[in-house]
Amino acid sequence: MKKTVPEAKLLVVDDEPNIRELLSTSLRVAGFDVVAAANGRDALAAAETHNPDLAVLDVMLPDMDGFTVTRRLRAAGRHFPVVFLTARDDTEDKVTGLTVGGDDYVTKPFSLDEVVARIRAVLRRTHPLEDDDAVIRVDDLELDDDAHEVRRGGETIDLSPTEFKLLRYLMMNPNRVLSKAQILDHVWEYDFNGDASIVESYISYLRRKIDRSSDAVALIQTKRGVGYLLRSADKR
Amino acid sequence: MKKTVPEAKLLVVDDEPNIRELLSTSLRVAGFDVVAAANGRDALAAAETHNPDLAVLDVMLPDMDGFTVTRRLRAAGRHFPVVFLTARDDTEDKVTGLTVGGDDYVTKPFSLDEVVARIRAVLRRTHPLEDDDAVIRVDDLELDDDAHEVRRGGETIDLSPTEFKLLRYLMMNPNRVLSKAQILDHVWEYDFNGDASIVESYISYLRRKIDRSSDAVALIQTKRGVGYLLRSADKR
DNA sequence: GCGATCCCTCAGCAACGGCTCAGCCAATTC
DNA sequence: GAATTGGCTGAGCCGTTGCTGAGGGATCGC
Repeated sequence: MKKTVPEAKLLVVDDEPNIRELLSTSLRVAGFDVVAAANGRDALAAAETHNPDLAVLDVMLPDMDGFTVTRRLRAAGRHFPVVFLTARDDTEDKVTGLTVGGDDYVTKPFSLDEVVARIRAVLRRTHPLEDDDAVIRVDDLELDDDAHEVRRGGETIDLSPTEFKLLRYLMMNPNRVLSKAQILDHVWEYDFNGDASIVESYISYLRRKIDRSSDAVALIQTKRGVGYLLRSADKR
Repeated sequence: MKKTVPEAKLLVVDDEPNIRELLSTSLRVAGFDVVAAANGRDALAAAETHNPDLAVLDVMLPDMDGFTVTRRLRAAGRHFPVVFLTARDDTEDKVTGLTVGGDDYVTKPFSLDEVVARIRAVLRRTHPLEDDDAVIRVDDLELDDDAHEVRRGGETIDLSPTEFKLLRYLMMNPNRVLSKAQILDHVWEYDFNGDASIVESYISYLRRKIDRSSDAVALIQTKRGVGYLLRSADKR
């Protein structure tokens, strides 16, 4: 898995232990330095102590809501960006205005890969110094996370949101077999409870769009009984 | 047998004494430092005392399930990865979340060689410092565990899952005779109860694919009445 | 509010892989 | 050199896996 350079420090705030752990662990593996808090008070304290580069903040916390936390942070002179976690059915107006600063939001239940991508995007915008590019390349395949666009050999390819996420996950892990369970865990929302065969369907869609259009080599390979693999000619 | 460098400490947790012993012994032979526990409570205590690098954890334990154990561990600030053991048919592909973070899972009944390989893979991912490569080499034969791919003299060779596991076992033990019983014990699932002649079949398949395609030296040799041996020219 | 898109499920089909068996060949023993 | 044992391999059966097209239901955008 591609690591973030340089290591950024994140503050994760959510009162549900499961979500908090899920996020913390995934973000650590993604290369971030993670500090976690379970409520607004602890979050404010942790922000003082650790001075993170970004916070992932649930809007619904037991003691105060995420907006209040943000306001208090800003008042204390902390201007790092925030990625809010909101329930899907939150009213529109509650969510609007969230993205004004460098901020962004992700709705629960989210896909792990998606959260990581969003955090990277926000960091990229606020710390443009890094040579961390928004474009992932594997052979003649390009995926531009900012423009949400995919090209193969210069030719733009139209993907649905899920197809895009799946391809991004594959491209982040070239030349490595990914099992259907693994793909499900990273690409689909964490509460999805259909079965893994949906991955087959989406692999099929992707192939049709990126491996069939050009008469180039097939990039997506099936490892029967094991998983799928995105082939890259140049060895890393 | 190739040793793990440096020696990693593992915590093995399973309530069935047979499985626990089987795993502990094999992992010790594979070069790991092993501590075992029979239930969640003991596992938590052992984690405190021994601070392992990884845990092998049955999801079905008498006192609490594997997820609870994991959550409690993480809450206590222990962030080592976990390889879960799950039953094959308890709605297998409905169970998700086992592969997030650096974690992975193996279904029961498993093959010993497979478990060891998975553990190594997880450790490799979480401790990338080690120069422990995912590629095993014997002469001009290469086996890439991450890509699940085999090459001889640069030429990619397609193997079925069982063929792959068999070859990996042979390649992990070059220049050493392995009896059919030994191979059966390591490569096949522990509840397999056909007879050892199946090994002959698979050796035959492997020869056809790796020793016949090129006109190079035959790597797989038969020691009549004893077993098989994968021969390597360069002694290391 | 309507159409288009997208997500997901399902079922049919084809290909593959796991395993067994039988017949043959090779090595070994007497 | 005959008999015996051990190993090799082709054939075949059968369950499993993966691919794909079709369709239903939900959602999004206009």
